[in-house]
Amino acid sequence: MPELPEVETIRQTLKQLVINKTISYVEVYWPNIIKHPDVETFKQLLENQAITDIKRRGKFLLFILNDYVLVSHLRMEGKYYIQQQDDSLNKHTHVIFTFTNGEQLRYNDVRKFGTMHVFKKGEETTNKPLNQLGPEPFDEQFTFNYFAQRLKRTRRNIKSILLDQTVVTGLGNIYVDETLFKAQVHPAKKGHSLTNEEINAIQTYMKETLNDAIKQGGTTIRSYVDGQGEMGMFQQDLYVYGKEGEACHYCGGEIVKLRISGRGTHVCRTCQKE
DNA sequence: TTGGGTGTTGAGTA
DNA sequence: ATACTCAACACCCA
Repeated sequence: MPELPEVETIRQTLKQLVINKTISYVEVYWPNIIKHPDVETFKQLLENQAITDIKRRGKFLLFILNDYVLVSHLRMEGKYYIQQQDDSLNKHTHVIFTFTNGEQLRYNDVRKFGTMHVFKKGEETTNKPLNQLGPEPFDEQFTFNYFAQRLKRTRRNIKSILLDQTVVTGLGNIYVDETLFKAQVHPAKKGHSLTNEEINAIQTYMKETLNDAIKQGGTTIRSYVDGQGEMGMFQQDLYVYGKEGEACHYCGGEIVKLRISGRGTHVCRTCQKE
């Protein structure tokens, strides 16, 4: 489900609902979600910890606690809800954080792909999974020179490069297709074949697209909702993702769906020359 | 009814 | 390095 704009929206909305609340205990119904440390330690470390902030790194949510950081990845369909202790349980709720005031932060995940790690504060940045991530799209470190260097030394196609979180972190299938369409670059083009103009366009439209999507509260394709259960509105602004068979906004040609690097990929063949 | 596809990412293999 | 397949899992739809 969630790429950078959706995770950022969840961060902003959920933060209001959990800030300064203290966890009294944690229940885990699907242990595979807990990747570090072991489940019992995980539960124990979080007891009596207050949530002081929620941050984001790429597609990860970081719940900042007094002494620890909970690193949470939603993968395809992870969602957080605030509910009351006596609210009925959903069958896809796998982790419950009960606060001292009786409210609960519930983690729902139909496909159970999501992950959670807990680290001592400060150690999260030097361990997997966060230590593998490349720069944020809006980082100063994400310069033209850095990006061009990463692209020009590889024969991989630009679609898979943009999905590679070690190059730049936060893009998934939707925003890669949207970015490449606006930049008018075909997703099958090899990194080393891109011109400076194309690289600059990709970088510029990547940031513009992500920014616009954050302003709209993210994209709701299937089931995405923010921390307060509200849908995002960016799907109204999609140009190619899920638009196969429709007319291209620029040239009127037909949007087609291809398979590139194993992923469904949407392009206008006229605007994005291979 | 069934098989392929879905917004993610890691491991294993060649 | 990279490309490819599979795996985790549940649901939807043609």
